[in-house]
Amino acid sequence: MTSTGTDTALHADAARPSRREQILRAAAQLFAERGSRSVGVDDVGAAVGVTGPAIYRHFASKDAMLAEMLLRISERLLAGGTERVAAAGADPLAQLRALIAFQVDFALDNPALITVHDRDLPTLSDADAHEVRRLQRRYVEVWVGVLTALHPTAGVEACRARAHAVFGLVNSTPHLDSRLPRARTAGLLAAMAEAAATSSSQA
Amino acid sequence: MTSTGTDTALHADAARPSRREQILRAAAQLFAERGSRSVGVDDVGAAVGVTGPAIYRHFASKDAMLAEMLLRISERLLAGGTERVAAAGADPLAQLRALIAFQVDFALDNPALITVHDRDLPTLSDADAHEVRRLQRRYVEVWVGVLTALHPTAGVEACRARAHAVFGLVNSTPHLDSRLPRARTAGLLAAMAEAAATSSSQA
DNA sequence: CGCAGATGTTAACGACGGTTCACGGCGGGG
DNA sequence: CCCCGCCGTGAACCGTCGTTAACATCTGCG
Repeated sequence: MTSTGTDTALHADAARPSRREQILRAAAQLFAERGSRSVGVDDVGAAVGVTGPAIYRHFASKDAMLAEMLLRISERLLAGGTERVAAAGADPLAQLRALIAFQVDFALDNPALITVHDRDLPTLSDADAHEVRRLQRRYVEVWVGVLTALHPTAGVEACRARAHAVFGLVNSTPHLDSRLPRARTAGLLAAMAEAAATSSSQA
Repeated sequence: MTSTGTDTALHADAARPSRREQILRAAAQLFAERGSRSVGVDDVGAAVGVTGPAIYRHFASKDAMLAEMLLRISERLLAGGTERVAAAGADPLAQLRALIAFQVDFALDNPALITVHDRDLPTLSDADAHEVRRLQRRYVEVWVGVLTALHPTAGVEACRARAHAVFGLVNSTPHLDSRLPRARTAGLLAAMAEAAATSSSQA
């Protein structure tokens, strides 16, 4: 919520909130709708009112744009998740609820980022893809830690699968026609996620 | 399970199981790994041991390949779902379990198809995309019908959201490192999906 | 035997799109 | 005032890739 919350990245220009951020936002929207490979540089430019090549005043390449986008998402998730768990005290169920609330909020606020996050990862360079996966893995492990506490008899692998399944559930937000009020959707997703995460280990 | 189960489609050549199917299978795998736009015709050809242009002896275009792939998936899901519900009798909970078992089996057997199914829909032609969405919608409505019976007080919109969330949960299979035995994963996903689908309506 | 059709191959075409280049306006500090 | 870094433009370059064309090969059948 603080003004420093926005500049997650390794880029020192906190004093350029405007054009660069504008481009990233517009690109995220377009990438989510049609896939990064189907969106031209000209399209992104047009979405912010400039021509295609103008993009290169702000980003080294189209790939660099995507890379920064995905890295930011992964960093925000990891940081937010870690923070929420720490703030939730020692009760595993409270920690789980905090994680779920966080992920639900993020997914409802940024459906486009959710979509791009797991659709366009393969198009990244090997180095960038590796870094994004590293961050994702660490975020997953935060969940696995909490889930392991809740399911002491279950193996780590089962908890990891559970975590991915809950992600899939919550990250279904891009598929929802948002005709019902946000609060209702949030409540529904949170309830379903908690039920899924705490369901008994055997069918 | 029967031999007729494979030819879901409107194509009369049931007598050509080999090369054409081979290409579709290989393409699905490649598309899932790297996205259809990032996969060249030459790549698909190489995957089945021929050169790129040879593809055009079997498909009118690369887009037609993708279209047929997505249409088949949607048709299989709709047909299978409808059939399972009909076979499950009148009990809504039994119907739900049948649907979940079906979706879990499909998602575990065809993770690549699951990935392509919701990632490459935007790259289809408008006409094909429309048809695929129409089939998807009908499949969703099968679920919505069952869920509405289970949650009589909840609105249709809420049930639709619930359906999408369950899809997201079950369709997380592409993200699972399959280190644990398939039966365990299937049981886990089914249990989570049922818990999520039947969770109380309010948080 | 030799035509026909199905299946492949290599070479070439043509379009699309990311990137670069050369240039122009705009604003602030010496 | 004038110079310079920032930001933008239009034109051109060039690699990639879907697609087509022209030319073999093999099989089966009359």
